[in-house]
Amino acid sequence: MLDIKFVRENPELVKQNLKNKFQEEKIPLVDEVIDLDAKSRVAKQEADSLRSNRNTISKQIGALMSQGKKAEAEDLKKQVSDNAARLSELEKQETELTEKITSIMMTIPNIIDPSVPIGKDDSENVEVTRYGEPVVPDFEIPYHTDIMERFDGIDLDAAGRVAGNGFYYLCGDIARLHSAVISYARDFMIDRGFTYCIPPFMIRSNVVTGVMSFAEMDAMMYKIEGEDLYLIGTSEHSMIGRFIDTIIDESSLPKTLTSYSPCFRKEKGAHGIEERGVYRIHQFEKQEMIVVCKPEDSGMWFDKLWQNTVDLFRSMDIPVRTLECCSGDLADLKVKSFDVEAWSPRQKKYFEVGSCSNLGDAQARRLKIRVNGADGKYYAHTLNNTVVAPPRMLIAFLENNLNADGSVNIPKVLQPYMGGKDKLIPCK
RNA sequence: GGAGAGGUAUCGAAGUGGUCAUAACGAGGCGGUCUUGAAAACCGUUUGCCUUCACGGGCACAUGGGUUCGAAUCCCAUCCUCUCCGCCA
Repeated sequence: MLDIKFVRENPELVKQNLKNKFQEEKIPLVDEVIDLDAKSRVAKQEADSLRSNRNTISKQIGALMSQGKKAEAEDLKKQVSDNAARLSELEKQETELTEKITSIMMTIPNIIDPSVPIGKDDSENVEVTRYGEPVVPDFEIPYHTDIMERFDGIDLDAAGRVAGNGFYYLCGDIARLHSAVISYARDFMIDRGFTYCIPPFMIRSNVVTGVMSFAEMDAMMYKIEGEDLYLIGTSEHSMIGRFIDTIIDESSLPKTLTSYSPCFRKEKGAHGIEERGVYRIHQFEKQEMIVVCKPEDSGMWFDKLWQNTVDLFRSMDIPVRTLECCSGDLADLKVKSFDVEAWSPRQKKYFEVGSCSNLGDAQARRLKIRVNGADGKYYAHTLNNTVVAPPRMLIAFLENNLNADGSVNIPKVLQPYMGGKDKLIPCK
């Protein structure tokens, strides 16, 4: 969400940003919201002066009453009543205008970083850098669920009966591997100076609307029936929400946190053939990292964050690449975003395993996360990035560490979390 | 889930319809006096948001409504905290 003052002063820039994001249909909203804002300020000024008048007279009434001058007091009461109708009309206008302005402002996207490539949709995202050699072995790599089944590691049939499509049972070594990856990722981030945190897995609606746009909310969030609670889609939601309505002392920045949570997503929309198995699911677990920092530092933190994910995957011998989201694929709140993609030797292409985003001050403005600095108060910048989301990462892990004999190598860094094993042997 | 108490600034806390709500009183923070330095003492200062070129004005006492000329104060609803009981990993 932008500052209305910024929109007022830079309408052409806001419109150009909409063009860059291929949201031309929202361009008229810019002039509309500026007009509503002007009307709102006029109404506010008149209402304020009426309120000022009322306050003054009410004080006089108080003084007269205490002196016992009832008749004079009654006269003054009439004066206030005369203005009451106009004031209540203005107050109604103020409320309506404010609501309209807010609802429009919530749909106007954040200004993207100048470095973001212009493109219509995800097909125009831009590869940035590859890390590691994308190897294609000389034996066939099975579909990930088939690999898991050789270890008796997955039961999708039962999950379907119990919870429906989009859920899974992970079992045995595969489940252990899942937990090992989470534990390793947690320690990996702690070693890099991040503070580990386990947040609430449900959040209130005001936090939901603070951390994401309405479009995302509708497509992602599960609501608890009869309560003002939503299951989190990622721990970013409750981790950023943690700072709602706070004024942070500048000296305590940056906040660098890593959090664990299960994540729940409706995943409205198309499910392709490559999204079977544990690729796109309603429930998964994720280790996340978030940063709250000064505006001038967010660019630097952005680069540090995605680098962490690259390093983590490389430490498990999985080739990855970074992919920059183009303007049209960038969510409305985001200033800049990189996906980290892992190599799939089966598909012979990279696929998304993490997403790193700089939100600028958009979440901070919605949630009122401010910083008390030497030169006054300002909104913080917020960033988030996936450390690792094991169900999906297991696809990359199994495909890249599979041997011709069906066994799976455990990289050195994971062995302490797997009971010292250096290899998993299939039972089928 | 039941019963009770409570929610006022950085913290503690007073105020129970107007005339001490920017908010008493105490503590903390900041600046100063004193001191070789520190402590103590003393003096001053210390909420946020909106609006205005400015002067100024408005709003906020958990949140949202209501009553009133006027609400921290009275009424209704909701949220949260604490204590006790119940239930529970």
